[in-house]
Amino acid sequence: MKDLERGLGLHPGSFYAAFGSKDALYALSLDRYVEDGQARLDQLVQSYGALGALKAYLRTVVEDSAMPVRACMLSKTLLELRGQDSALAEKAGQYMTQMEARFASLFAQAQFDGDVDDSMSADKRARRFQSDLMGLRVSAERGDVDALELADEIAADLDRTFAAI
Amino acid sequence: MKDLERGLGLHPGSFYAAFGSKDALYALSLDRYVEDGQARLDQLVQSYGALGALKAYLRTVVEDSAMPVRACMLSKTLLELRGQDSALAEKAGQYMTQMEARFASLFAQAQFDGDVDDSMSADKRARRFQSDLMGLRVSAERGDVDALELADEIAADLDRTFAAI
DNA sequence: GGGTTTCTTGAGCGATCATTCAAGTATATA
DNA sequence: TATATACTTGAATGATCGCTCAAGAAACCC
Repeated sequence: MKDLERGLGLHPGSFYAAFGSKDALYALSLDRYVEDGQARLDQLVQSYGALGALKAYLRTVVEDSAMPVRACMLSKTLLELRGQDSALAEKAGQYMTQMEARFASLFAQAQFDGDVDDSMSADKRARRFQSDLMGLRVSAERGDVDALELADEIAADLDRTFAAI
Repeated sequence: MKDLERGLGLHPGSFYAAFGSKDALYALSLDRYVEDGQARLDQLVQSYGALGALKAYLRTVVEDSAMPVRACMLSKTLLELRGQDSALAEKAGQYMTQMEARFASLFAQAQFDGDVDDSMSADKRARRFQSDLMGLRVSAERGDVDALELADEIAADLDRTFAAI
């Protein structure tokens, strides 16, 4: 709270007048976080198409220097608050499901584009992609791991899945 | 603390006499956590060999019902305490590096066994394996993901990497 | 300029945090 | 049994948590 008040230039009273509670601001941040991610992904789709965007997205997640923290805010929220029947944890979980659905539709498009084969459903690919993404983001928090290289390896696998069959 | 005291049957004074501090007990738990994981892995190596153990380990991580939490204690510690110059965060990071080294030696053995090719170094495979493992463990915390199936898919990729080249 | 409404301020609230320690109880030694 | 040693107890500590609200300042309207 001290940090937030200093960062926002808001004294306690103004903070609560503006946001209502600490959790309410956190919920807004969660919204913003997801919006930003979606927007970044949308832009990549414009530039590189479905599969290209998914591959590029892995890199942006790691190299975006504007983000002070590389780990996923959704998973951090989920891991922290899970099992205390927290509304924030539930919201984070819903957003993760939503992101996964977005990935799935991109994989479906990639299949349509002929960039990915039909040996695995788009839903399964999306689930795996998100899992890999979470792993990547955790790894990016470690000091002794080259996360960019890891991102490229995961991206390469998206192509290889096609070539292997 | 309340929960710990109740769980251990120790009043504050006894708790501090026994452990010194909350962080000290946490450090001990971190030690135990890693020991258990190593022991489980060692046993799997006895039964299934190097590559077989790595594949089976993915499953144990998800299905071990004795563990109340599926997410990795090391990564949770790292994500929570990183950037506050916490001794616990550093310890968690060191343990992750240690685990990765263990995985690397198993991949090297798998290469020797002919279960895995030389197209990628054992170190790189280990790094990727740990990243996937972290992702798996986060995914296992979600309610709407079949983590066992995900574990099997990751395990299948360990074989496929070989077949693809 | 007087009066009303809105915004800002920060001292302070109760709750809870990790932790301490003097007093009490049990155990071991002589 | 008397005495010394070790363990247990829980009330109390200061710090910090998220949060409130009465009082003051600014902005607005007529």
